[in-house]
Amino acid sequence: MYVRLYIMSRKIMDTRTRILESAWKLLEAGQGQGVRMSDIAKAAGVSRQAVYLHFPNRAELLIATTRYLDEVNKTDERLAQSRGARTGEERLAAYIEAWGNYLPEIYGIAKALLAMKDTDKEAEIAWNNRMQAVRHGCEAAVKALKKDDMLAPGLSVTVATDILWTIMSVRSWEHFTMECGWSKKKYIERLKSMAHRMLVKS
Amino acid sequence: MYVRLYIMSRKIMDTRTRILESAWKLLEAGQGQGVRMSDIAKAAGVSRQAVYLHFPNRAELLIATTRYLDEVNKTDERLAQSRGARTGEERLAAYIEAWGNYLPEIYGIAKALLAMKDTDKEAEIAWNNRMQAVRHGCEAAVKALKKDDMLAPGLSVTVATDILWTIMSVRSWEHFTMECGWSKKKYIERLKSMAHRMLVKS
DNA sequence: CGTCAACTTTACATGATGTAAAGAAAAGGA
DNA sequence: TCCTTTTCTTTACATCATGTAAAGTTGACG
Repeated sequence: MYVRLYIMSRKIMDTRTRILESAWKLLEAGQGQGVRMSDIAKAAGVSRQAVYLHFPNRAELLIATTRYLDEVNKTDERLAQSRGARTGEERLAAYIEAWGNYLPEIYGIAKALLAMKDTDKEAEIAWNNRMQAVRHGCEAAVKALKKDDMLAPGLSVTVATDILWTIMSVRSWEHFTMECGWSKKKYIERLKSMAHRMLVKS
Repeated sequence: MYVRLYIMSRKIMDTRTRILESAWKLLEAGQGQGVRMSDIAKAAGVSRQAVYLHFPNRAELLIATTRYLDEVNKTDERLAQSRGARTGEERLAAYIEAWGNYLPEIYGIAKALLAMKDTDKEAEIAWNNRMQAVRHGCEAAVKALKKDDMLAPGLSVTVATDILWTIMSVRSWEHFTMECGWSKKKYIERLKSMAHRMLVKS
């Protein structure tokens, strides 16, 4: 019985994973645009209906894909590294650096979720959850600054977090890189500088 | 013949305007979400098909609505007032002020166009045109700063414009007001302060 | 050999956009 | 008054993606 269950779940995982992997790659390639359920199915080598055996709808497939990406990318670890910094300023810089390197990898799926957010309740909730996590990261960096007494005067922790959170948002990244043409390197460098000028006592 | 043409175009304008007005109000009320062609038609008191007699498709109706809004709101005038400022810093502040008061009025239609942008070429082009106009406004403000020799060292006009343009973008406004809960007044006040800290020599 | 789960295949419902075409109604011109 | 043209209505239909439903196939396991 145990053996059978094991093999069963291995098999389920296999197809399921293939679907998730296909979704990921297609979303990455298409920058989150124009990826249909049938495309994902075809790429995974299964019928369109088989996808619905594993995921109830498109929104949940996208959400599951983000979770899968988090696992594979070890997102938490990468973003948590900044916690090791000594000073608040170092921590802020490390967080921006990690985020700047991470964001391009998840942009495809992020954009697809963002588009669903407007029409799908589930997608909105899932997206908000992820963004709240980012906000917490921003808040931690701001609090580290404050602890060093390096937070710019006239800024509350909340407002400073709001600002950092917004300039680090996916939409702002999209604007800086796609509309303004900033490279990943420039993005990281300039965001650090912007955050420093805005948030750190001079 | 002239008279007839005149009366004709007056009549066309009437229904046409009613459609544009309805589109505007619905988009404003629905914050750009879930507004269908049939909703607009119903609100304008015409059949859905009649809308297609005046606008070839949804994208063009949305675009025409923005143009209509610009006319009614006298957008250019309002945004151009900042040109009267004496110093670069005043000009920057005036531009942000005008923008901060203007954006909430066009957010509904802006969001609808933004959503179409991902799938519709026409919508993308129309949107990009409008945003390039905003960019020019930002660039003018930055150049005014530079003329006063008040542009922060290490910042080129281009990069400074990129930054201002991004923090003033519709997406950033959306984030500050909807996600962070900033009021219009706070938004204007804080954006001025952010722009000042980032762009102006200290 | 039979069972069960995973998967395929086919068919269909939905909901929005957009096309097509025939007919009604109103308004102007002669 | 009558004719013509424009505007709008009505009805019908094509399309496209999502999602539901159900019957049939396949392969592993006991």
